[in-house]
Amino acid sequence: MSESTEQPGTDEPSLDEQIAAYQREFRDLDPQVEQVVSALGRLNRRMNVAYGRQVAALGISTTEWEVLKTLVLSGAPYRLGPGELANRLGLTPAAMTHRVDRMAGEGLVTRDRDENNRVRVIVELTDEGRAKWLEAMRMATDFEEDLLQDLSGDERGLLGELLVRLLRRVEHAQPDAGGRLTDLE
Amino acid sequence: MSESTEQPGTDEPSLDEQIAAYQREFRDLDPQVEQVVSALGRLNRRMNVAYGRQVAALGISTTEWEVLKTLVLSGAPYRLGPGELANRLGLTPAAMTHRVDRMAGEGLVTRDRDENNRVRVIVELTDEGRAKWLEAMRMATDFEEDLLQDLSGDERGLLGELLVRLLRRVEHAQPDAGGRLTDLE
DNA sequence: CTCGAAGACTTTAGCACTAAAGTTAGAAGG
DNA sequence: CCTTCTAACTTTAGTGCTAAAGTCTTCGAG
Repeated sequence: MSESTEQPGTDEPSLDEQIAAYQREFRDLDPQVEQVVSALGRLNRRMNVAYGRQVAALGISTTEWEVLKTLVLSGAPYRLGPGELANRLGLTPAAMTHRVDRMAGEGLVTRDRDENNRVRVIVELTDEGRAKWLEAMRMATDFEEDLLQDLSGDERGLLGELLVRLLRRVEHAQPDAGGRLTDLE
Repeated sequence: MSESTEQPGTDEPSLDEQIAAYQREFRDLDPQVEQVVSALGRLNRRMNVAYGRQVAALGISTTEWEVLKTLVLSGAPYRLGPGELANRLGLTPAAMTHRVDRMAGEGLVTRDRDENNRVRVIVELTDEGRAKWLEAMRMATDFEEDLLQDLSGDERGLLGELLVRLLRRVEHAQPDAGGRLTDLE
């Protein structure tokens, strides 16, 4: 039925089944902790698949969408070097060279040498790139709104707050030799 | 200082800065929704980096760890075909061929033809593979316990419940032509 | 002024993945 | 039986990534 966008493998057991199986195989598992962690991971995977499908409808890939987002977030005049882009996206500069090549070919960005310092390269968002970003942003926010539809305003706030607390713990703490998190503040 | 495990690029703006920047560029953004979504994504990325570092200390990669987990979750006698493994992990069978090759070479699994149906291949966890899984599982649960350390039991339960509700929405709903989520129940 | 060193990007080699074509065993029909 | 179909895995071609080596500009010291 023209379902060419068929997603491979979501043939995994339900979350409850998975947690039950873990408990059988690993006695000292805290099911509450496992529920949080597994739900986080799964939710994220599903969301990324959904984003991918949506931006594909606009003719761009998720990787291209990430570059557009990063340029827009940098604010006007929407210019960054490949190295800076790579850092913000958690990639190596080498990967950026090829992404920018392709995106420049598609007219989403321009790629020029900095006239003041000819070692540097400047990647700049084009009007077309900005328009694509806006379309993708509209789709994404609609999707996110749908996703949170069942939660009340209070619940959304609470969820956001709890997640931010976890994020702080993982960002402001540094894993020591054994990989444990230690308090810094 | 032997920090060869240096993680590339976490040079991104703080969550609050990022949300503020989005609001400047996109008027009708709900900051509450954006906080939940962005925190989710970031948290997940950081956690995956942490898992990767930890299992690397055991001499296995995250991809190998995922295979071990899937086999253990399938329950005794810890056997699955490459195709089934691929489905559960969301990969193509082709990718599984190579992973299983490598893991068999490392003694984590065995790979044999099914005698009853010689088209099928059976990947089975070895004792060594199971021991690796157990070590990795101990590290992972310690890490997860640390991560949730600042949350009370009630907060953990609440967070889990909220995440499960989101997950249900994304799993039980089917995106329609426009990618919107629609109710099924 | 010239040389050496540093910085910012690009290129190369190698790996893991996908899509699509290829292989082989088992099942079904004549 | 023999052919054809189907299922399950493997192989091939091509993409996108990393790590490491290479190139080119700029800066600083003698």
